[in-house]
Amino acid sequence: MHRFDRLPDVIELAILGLLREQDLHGYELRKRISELDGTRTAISFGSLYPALARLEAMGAVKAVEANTGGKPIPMTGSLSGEAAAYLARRRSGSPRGSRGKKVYGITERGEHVLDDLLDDPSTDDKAFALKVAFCRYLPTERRLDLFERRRAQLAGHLAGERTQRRRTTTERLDLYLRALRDHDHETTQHDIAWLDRLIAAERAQEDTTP
Amino acid sequence: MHRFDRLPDVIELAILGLLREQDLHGYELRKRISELDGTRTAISFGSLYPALARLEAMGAVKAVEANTGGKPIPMTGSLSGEAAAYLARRRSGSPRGSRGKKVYGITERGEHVLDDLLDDPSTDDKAFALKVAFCRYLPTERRLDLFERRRAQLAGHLAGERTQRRRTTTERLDLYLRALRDHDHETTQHDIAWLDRLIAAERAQEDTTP
DNA sequence: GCATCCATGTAACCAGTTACATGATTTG
DNA sequence: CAAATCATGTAACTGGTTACATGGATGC
Repeated sequence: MHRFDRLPDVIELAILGLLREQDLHGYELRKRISELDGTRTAISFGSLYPALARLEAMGAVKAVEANTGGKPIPMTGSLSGEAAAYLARRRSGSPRGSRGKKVYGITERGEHVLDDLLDDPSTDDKAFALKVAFCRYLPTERRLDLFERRRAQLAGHLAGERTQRRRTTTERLDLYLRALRDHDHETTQHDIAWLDRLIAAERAQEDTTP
Repeated sequence: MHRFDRLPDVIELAILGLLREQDLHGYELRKRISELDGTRTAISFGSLYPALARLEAMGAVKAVEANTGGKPIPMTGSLSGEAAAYLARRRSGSPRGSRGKKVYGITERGEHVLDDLLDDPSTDDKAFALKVAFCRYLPTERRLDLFERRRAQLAGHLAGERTQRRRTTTERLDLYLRALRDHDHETTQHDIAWLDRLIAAERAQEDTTP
């Protein structure tokens, strides 16, 4: 049950990954980030909006006129677009979508940032699931790198466990502690097997389209 | 690969759980907490020592003369106990073990705190693995509660996923996103199966010793 | 017109990390 | 005696949360 137990710049990665597909406003972003993560507790606005502000400050995202991206931004309301958008713009000098929504789009710079985040192995433990979620934006070869380096990390965990097991095997440990370790071990193996399937699929695809 | 992705009072739980078995000093506690957690990054002293101070302030742990607990505290050095301990005490007014080590023991109050932490469902997501590691200190019936409530939580996750899957199935999603979801699903099922085995074992034990 | 959900933001707080400072003990 | 490791702590910073403040739009 790894999931992404968000910590540093994990939010940024999630935001950029989602914006890479389409323009979105903050509120919607929050919902999608929660969805990505299965059914866990949603991230808070108190971290989302500052993260967006940070990304905007570094030029990775920018506020856009509604609907410049590919897909239309999902509308909850009904008041038809142009008129409402005009009114909203009049009220607040900055480019916002209908009814005060501030719609963000990813910039070229942002795409590079996303690229770098995807590549950085130091965040794999926290954010690997997220990286898989967005790895479609990588070329096959870099995607393969991602999968393989994660596989190596997990294999390393297993190796670590084995040496630890050897050390503690004498003072044979508590029933529940052992159940826990065994289960962790199995889970890691399960993760590795999954990665192996992903890697194999990637290789097969590499062969058909060289 | 759940593990305990420590957040609130997770450190406290780990400390109390370890001290429940035997008296330990901070440095050793850190090592053991890291071991508990498999091979992940160790917690930092910057969070460990303040946590110990917090626990001491609330009377859950207290500094003890070396070796009042059950097992002896593992000694790294060789200078034999009494003489060194005497010197150390002379140097620093407070009760410390040999060579300036400050050895902590759990208090009766601390055992109650541990009990409460183990019982609190709100920390299950972050700390379930830790709770299993220390559930031997619970009576069978409360241990069963713990396992069953966790099982229910995971079953809830699965249910949530299913409804979400139904919603998103139309706009059939990206290959990798689907692989991710499938794998999460499998992992959760694996976790549930594991809990079922633990629960069954507990029930069997309940029957033999009623 | 009132409750509810959409939508954005800020401020106070909290628990963690890194980096720093310090010193004793062991081992080669 | 020098290097490595054991051992404890503090201070500055980081990145998150909760709670608060605000207001438009929708549904009944």
